[in-house]
Amino acid sequence: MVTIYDIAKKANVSAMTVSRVINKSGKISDETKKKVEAVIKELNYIPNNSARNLITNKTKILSLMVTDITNPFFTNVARGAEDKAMQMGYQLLLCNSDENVEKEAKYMEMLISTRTDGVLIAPANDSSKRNIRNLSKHGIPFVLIDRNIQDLECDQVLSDNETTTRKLMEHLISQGHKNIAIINGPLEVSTARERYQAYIDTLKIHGIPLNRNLVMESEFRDSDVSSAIHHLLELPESERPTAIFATNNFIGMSTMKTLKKLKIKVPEGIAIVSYDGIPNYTESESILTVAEQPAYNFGYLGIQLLIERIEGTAPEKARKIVLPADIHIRASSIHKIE
Amino acid sequence: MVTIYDIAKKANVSAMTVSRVINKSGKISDETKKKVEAVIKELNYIPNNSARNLITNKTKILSLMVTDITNPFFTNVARGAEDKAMQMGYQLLLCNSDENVEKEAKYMEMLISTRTDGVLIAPANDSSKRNIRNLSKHGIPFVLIDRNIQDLECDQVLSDNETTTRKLMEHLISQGHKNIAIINGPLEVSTARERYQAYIDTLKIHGIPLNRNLVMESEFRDSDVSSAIHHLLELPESERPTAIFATNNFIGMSTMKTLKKLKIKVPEGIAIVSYDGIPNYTESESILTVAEQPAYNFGYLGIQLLIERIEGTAPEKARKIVLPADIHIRASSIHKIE
DNA sequence: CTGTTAGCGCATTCAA
DNA sequence: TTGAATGCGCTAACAG
Repeated sequence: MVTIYDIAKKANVSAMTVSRVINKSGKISDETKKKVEAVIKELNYIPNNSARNLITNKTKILSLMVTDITNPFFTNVARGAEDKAMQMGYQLLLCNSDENVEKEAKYMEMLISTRTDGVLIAPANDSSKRNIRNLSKHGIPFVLIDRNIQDLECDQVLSDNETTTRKLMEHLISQGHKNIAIINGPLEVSTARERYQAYIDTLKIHGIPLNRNLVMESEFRDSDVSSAIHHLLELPESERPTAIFATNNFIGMSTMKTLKKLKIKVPEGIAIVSYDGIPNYTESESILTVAEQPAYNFGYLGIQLLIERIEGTAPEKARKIVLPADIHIRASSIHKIE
Repeated sequence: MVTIYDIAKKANVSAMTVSRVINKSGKISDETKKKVEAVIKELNYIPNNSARNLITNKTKILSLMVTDITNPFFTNVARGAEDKAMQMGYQLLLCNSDENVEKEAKYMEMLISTRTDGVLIAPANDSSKRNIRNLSKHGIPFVLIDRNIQDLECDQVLSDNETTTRKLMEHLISQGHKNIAIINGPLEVSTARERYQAYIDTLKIHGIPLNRNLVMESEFRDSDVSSAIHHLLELPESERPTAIFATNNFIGMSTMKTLKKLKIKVPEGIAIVSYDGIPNYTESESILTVAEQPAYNFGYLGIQLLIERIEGTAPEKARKIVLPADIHIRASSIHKIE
């Protein structure tokens, strides 16, 4: 392995001078600088970050913890995160928690061991708090995206769940729906709680009584909503939902699939609105009404806040960015009923 | 920061003993082992990998270089890679080259600096060879996925482009198509070359003369195929394509969009078959006939080969895994013509 | 502007 | 079974 000493010897300078040239620190004469740079190129020298980290306590490695990169929402988060990280000279480690706090904990240990400079986290659920505290205990900054955690004061990039949910619900209500079911993720996830609360609030505002039979809980990942839907369909005629509000993309997709299997027409039989976009690859295909969140910006801005925190350019007070979603009304919900 | 010396002092042993407990190396009495482990837990000690790397020359960090993580194909590659890496105790760095050799080169430098243990690469194109040689020069093992590089002997996980292309083409031919256009990626990418060659060969086998006017080149990313399609539509009636073979997902999607904009019916006006699946999220939506590659396995197996190479359990000879694709015949190509 | 010394946290080597 | 000395490659602090 080529080291700064090899460079130093060949260039007839000290190792320190080589170090200074590499880091552009201190004053170096143009002459020696050029000489050193020539040797570096000649020997194809690339600094060893491990050695550097040991002294500087900086790895220039950031980490992204998502629940599942194959969720298109998180795919775009990752892309935004990576772009900003690269732009700022950082690399990005990818972690999938699978909504599992234990797996998340294991990752956190590895990240701490790696001495990552900071972590952008979409926490599995409220119990992730312990894992995050562990990070903090080791002096590693973090920023939350998508999901917040109760009683945890920190930088966050979140979605405006209240407004967005209200818009989706009011769209359904404007179509004449009164029996609107919600198929939600687990309530220990903040986004599930907020969307549920906004669901309740919107019904109330519009004088529609809340029917607990229409409130279903599923998973945000590996969601199989068929039992929930069977349950809904077995309700007496007067309670049976004419519309379903799915609180994330996987739930929305699973709902579409299940209704198709049951040969229930969308939107005539049951209308659907869903949170999150699924990529509208070919335009001709999408029929699902969705609230599309600016996923790329979650990652991009999240990394920006994180780097500001790491490099000490952030204000001491925690910052909270709340982003709006784009509502795309499509065929799955366009059908007026009495 | 807590170090092994802090642990050693508190446990009344030497630092070396602590190191041995952590690494499960050498013989340690049960008693001291328990004592040390208790102190480690108490002080919440986590080893510093930078220090460890400096000695062992192992980072337990693997890297994945793809052209764009938002391409669903690579999203699944990443997921497979991450799963296998995690299972084997490695972390995964994510890099997007954007099909750009210079950006790829910059990443390579960072990866070398980080002393990644190995890299799983979908190279931008044949010119990536220089970047890969740079890796090798620094003793970093690598495995190619999806795309190979001419005259580069190394472990690879590739797709059976010949068989798959032939199946797609013969499906079109069986529907009566003779004027079949191909919209391809740049020929400096191996997959583009192989799919083109198989396109030519299949035509030949079936006695259909190759018409150069039906051969279009676009991009695998940011593909705007509208000019290509306009060109195809301006051909005289006798040459005008009745079917299009798109050689990757982005090209396939762009083709669908463009035809829709031009109000050309698929498959009646023009039939389409495409390489790569686009995730069939809601089942009801997909109409595109595709050859779906086992993306997850590209990542999973690629990392497996890579780790075997790193840990010295691989045979010296380069290995080449060729995976088949699943053909999904859908509406976009089901329409017999004269 | 340049060099010397020291030490980051840990594992390898050798000795006990 | 345990410990002491040494050095991985680099930079911070100081000296010149």
